[in-house]
Amino acid sequence: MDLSDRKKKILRAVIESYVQNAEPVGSKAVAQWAHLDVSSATIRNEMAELSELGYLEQPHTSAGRVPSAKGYRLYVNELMDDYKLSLQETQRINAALHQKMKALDKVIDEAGRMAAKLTQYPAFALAAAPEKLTLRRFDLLPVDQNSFIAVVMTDSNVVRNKLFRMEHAPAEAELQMLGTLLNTGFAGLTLAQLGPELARVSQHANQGTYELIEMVVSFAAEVLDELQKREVHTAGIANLLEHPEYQSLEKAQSLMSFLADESFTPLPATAAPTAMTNIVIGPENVNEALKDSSVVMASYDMGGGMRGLIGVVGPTRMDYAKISARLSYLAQGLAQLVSQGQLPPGGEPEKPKS
Amino acid sequence: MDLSDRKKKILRAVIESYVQNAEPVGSKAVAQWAHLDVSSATIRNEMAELSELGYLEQPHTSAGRVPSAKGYRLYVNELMDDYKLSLQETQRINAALHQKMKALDKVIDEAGRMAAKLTQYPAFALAAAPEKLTLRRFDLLPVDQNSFIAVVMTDSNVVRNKLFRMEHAPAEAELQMLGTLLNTGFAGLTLAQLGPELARVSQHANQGTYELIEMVVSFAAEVLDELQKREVHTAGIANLLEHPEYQSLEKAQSLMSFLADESFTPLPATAAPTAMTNIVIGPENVNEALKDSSVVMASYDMGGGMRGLIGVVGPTRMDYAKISARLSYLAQGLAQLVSQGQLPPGGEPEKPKS
DNA sequence: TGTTAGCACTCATAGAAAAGGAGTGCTAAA
DNA sequence: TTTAGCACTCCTTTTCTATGAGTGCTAACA
Repeated sequence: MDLSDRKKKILRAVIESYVQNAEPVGSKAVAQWAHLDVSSATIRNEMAELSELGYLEQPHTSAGRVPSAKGYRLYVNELMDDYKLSLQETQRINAALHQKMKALDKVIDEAGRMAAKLTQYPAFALAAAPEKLTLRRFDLLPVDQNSFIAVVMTDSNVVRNKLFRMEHAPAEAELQMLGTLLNTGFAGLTLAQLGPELARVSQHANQGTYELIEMVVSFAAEVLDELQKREVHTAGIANLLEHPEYQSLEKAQSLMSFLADESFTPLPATAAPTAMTNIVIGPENVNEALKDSSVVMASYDMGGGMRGLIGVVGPTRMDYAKISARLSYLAQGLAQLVSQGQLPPGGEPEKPKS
Repeated sequence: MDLSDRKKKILRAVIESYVQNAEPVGSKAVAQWAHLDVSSATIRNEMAELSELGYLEQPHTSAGRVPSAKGYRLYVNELMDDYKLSLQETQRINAALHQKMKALDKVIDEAGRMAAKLTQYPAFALAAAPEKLTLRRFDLLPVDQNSFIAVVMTDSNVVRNKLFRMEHAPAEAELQMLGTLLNTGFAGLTLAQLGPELARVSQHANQGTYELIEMVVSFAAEVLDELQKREVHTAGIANLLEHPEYQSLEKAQSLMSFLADESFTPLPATAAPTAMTNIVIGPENVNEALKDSSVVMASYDMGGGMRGLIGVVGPTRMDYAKISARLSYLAQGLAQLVSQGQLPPGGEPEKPKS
């Protein structure tokens, strides 16, 4: 059964007022907020029904009403207007993208930081690597007599490098040979295939060569491992304290330490978030620590089969329209930046403060 | 004038009890803590004198005494025993070093995280680059038809790379030539010298070549710039809430947002922290936001003229002996790891939880 | 039948008042 | 110089008492 138009208007008014003021809203306040030409008594009756239907809740008798998770869900699904980003907002996001995204290596981390800054909520960012990540290419660069650099690239276009130090580093010619060996033997392999191949190589190659190969390959394995671990980066955890629902230490602390724990996962299976943005409200969260909070996420294509995910965590009383608009715009910008190496139009980069 | 032995013992007892319990300590408590065979009344008299001399403070009449910054300073300088790390502690630190320090690029960031974890306080980490950082070497690696990678190395052994995408990337041979151009023209230059040299090159080279060179050089400039900016990494900010002095939101929030602000600097001039560890107590801090907190820092040599700095921020009531011992051990481990590429002995790496 | 005004009732919150207690400073005796 | 005794201070905790916003219900009204 569907709610009457008036009930929807009232529910919406309750939510929007509550989002703004963080205080339970009474019948009188609703009467003013939504310009329904009825008295507060009428609204009281309607609100009582909305409570019975489970869309509103009372913290205690004789307090105003507060939206329930069910109420928020209806709002998000049906009632919410699209939030139109202002020119200022888009410019701000573009400027941040311009300024920050220098090294591609740091995209994920920076993306989280930017999300936190843009929303004033704690944010997280991670990248979901495709099941079977493989190595694309090795390069060994000479540095000096006792060190060289190995550069490893995966088929998802991630590049990592490491400096190796030793008594006597191989000369340039030898490095080139080693590089060829590595590229012919190990390019195209997944993490699981590296070990066996390494064992095979150990039988042909001489001691010294094998040791070098083993060093570089285990570095490559670490890179693949790290990428597949879907490490979650968090940023702006301190933002939590700015919002009144986390002014009570217990709430704040438990959520904070949950977020600060590197091993947290925002979703049970962050598998394939297909939708542009994804909103999980309060008790809809599977994770215990998030039951009183909501999560808004947006995903973006990183090319090479990788998908990036950014999201924020906040109180259930959250301006879902605004936050998801911002996140999804940011995600779009990231997608463009990462996959095409160029930025969305519009929005001059800010001059860095000198 | 020097304090009597008994006064020192009392001061020490007050500090150590206060560090443990976070509550003002009364004369009776001191009598029990330090096994002086005198009554509480005697101690009361001594404590009154210590208050007059400025080593102790009273939150209010009829509360116990609390150490003042001056008291802590005396304790740190003279009274404090060296804290002996337990085997467990050293093993834990070594294990963390083993596990985490895969890519050298992330040393600074990881160092901060480790410091936070080991001390349970918010930590920061930064690296002080030498005044005149220069580029040592460029390498350009082909990837596919529309992209290549530039690898840049500085004379402080930092290596960074970036993937460049374009319509038609240069072929391998052309890349090699470009690399030679870059290495002969720009290796050995400081950030300031890059611009002029680029201008000179622009006159000889043809359009296409120049554009590529300009792309890579500005990436190199970004790398140098980033390194010289002495970016501060923070970690474990949420740890603050675990300590009772930050249970009042105002304190916690102001310090947290101060720490979360990327631009904060732990010292006015982090110039050359010569001592192994450095302790700055409460009001000794120049920065307003740190007036009620203490900072413990340790520095380590990163090779190539760079110096790393790790530190933690906590309440003035802090176990200075323990914290500085841990930090300095960690700093030593980092120094060895970074400059020689090998780890301190002792301490098996923990198995990662699977 | 839906809407409105009126009114008693509930209950969280704020403030004032009172009780409790830890620790001090002082005095006088050992 | 040390100690016991004691009055005094002042923070903390608890209890009590307004205050007031908001509700639910009833009865009148369109």
